[in-house]
Amino acid sequence: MHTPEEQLHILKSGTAEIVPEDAFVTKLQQGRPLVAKLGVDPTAPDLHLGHAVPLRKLRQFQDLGHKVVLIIGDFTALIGDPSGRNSTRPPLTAEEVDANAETYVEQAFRILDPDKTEMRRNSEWLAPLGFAEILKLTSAFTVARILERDDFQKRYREGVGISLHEFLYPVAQAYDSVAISADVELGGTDQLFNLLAGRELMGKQGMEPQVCLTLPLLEGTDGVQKMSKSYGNYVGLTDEPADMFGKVMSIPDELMVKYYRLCTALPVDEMDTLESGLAEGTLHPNVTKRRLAREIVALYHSISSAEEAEAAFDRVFKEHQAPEDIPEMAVELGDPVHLPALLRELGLVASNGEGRRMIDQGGVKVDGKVLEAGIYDVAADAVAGRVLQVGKRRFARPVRG
RNA sequence: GGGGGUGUGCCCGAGUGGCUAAAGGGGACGGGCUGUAAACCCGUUGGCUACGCCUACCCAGGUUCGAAUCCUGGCGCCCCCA
Repeated sequence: MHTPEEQLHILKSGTAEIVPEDAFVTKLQQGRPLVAKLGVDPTAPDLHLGHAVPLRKLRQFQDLGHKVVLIIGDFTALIGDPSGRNSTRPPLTAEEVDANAETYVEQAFRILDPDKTEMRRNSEWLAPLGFAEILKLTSAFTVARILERDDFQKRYREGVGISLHEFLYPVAQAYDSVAISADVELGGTDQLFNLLAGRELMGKQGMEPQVCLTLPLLEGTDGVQKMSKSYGNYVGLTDEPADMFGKVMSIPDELMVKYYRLCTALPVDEMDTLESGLAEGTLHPNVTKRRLAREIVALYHSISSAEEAEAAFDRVFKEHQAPEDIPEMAVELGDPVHLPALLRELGLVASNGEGRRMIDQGGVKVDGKVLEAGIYDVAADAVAGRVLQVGKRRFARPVRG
């Protein structure tokens, strides 16, 4: 059993903020299992490392004997979190929500302990609310207070429309906390407002208010924007090992420490050592990033597949050789073969035009030999059964079919 | 209810009758270099078996030798006043 102090040390690591921290300590000192809440959006079925950040933290709560309540925001999805983006998000059907929720849970349980996780849908308590009850809830908040929220403030200032119902998003989320008597709610730093709304509402209803625990937002592989599917900068939890390894290797060096802290399960003091080693130059960035990539792949696949992924990576990017297992694809080969069309058919380029450009830019190789610019038609024998490569990462082997 | 504004390529954003497949930036992709799909530098970025042809600037018509640019009617988004 960990003392409250030890628990705080573990749970605090990697967090952006705990509001208020002394209340959190008090709760831990009560010695009872706390209810840790995380609300999830059932609109994006594919989880990535960014989603995994709060899930990892929840796992720590579970390992310390606390209880996790995962709330599927099937009802709040009707509003859509008013981030300003995706404002025209179409409402999901019940079936879509179901399907998304299912895949979400399946992926989340790669991290969470299913036995210590309670799943709830907020339609359970939000759908039956009547207008009178909603009025009562909304009266707990003032417009000025709601407008403090960054998104709203920004949109209001810039003249981007805000629909009235969007004001209800934080209210609904706050009510979730009331419904399950949350002790702690987790979320990204961008969620602080919503988390605080829950805290306030609980207080106004005479409950012991929840503590808000925020986690830093994880930048995606581009190193700039927050990881998200729509930016195409994400590392999916279900990505293939080789892909996952490569994507992690493509993050900027400066982001390594953050990834270590938020995406791996290494002990905290070990991460401290890594950080100082990098800062002092005693650790080579490339070696350190390789380890990071291995740790992450091993977490979602296995140690052996992480090692295989690294070997495959070296083969392609360090030794500039073709990977060992290139899929053979049966295609019809005329004679001569029009290369741009073939590359497109193999899925190596998006259009014939792009195929031409790639050839002209020296980006296409057959069995490792760069093709000459301006020549688009070759004998069928020159490509049949051979390795076609576009750029560094795209390979295919066409065979007569 | 009244007045005004705006809608451009993956995204942002110039362009107000021809020289515009459409400036600039971002992203993406290719090449070089390297320690990696880091960083940095250079280049490419509508389609088409292609010195040409086709399709494109919200949609549908119209004016004109010629329109992303002008007119008419729709649709969407935004602001102000009430």
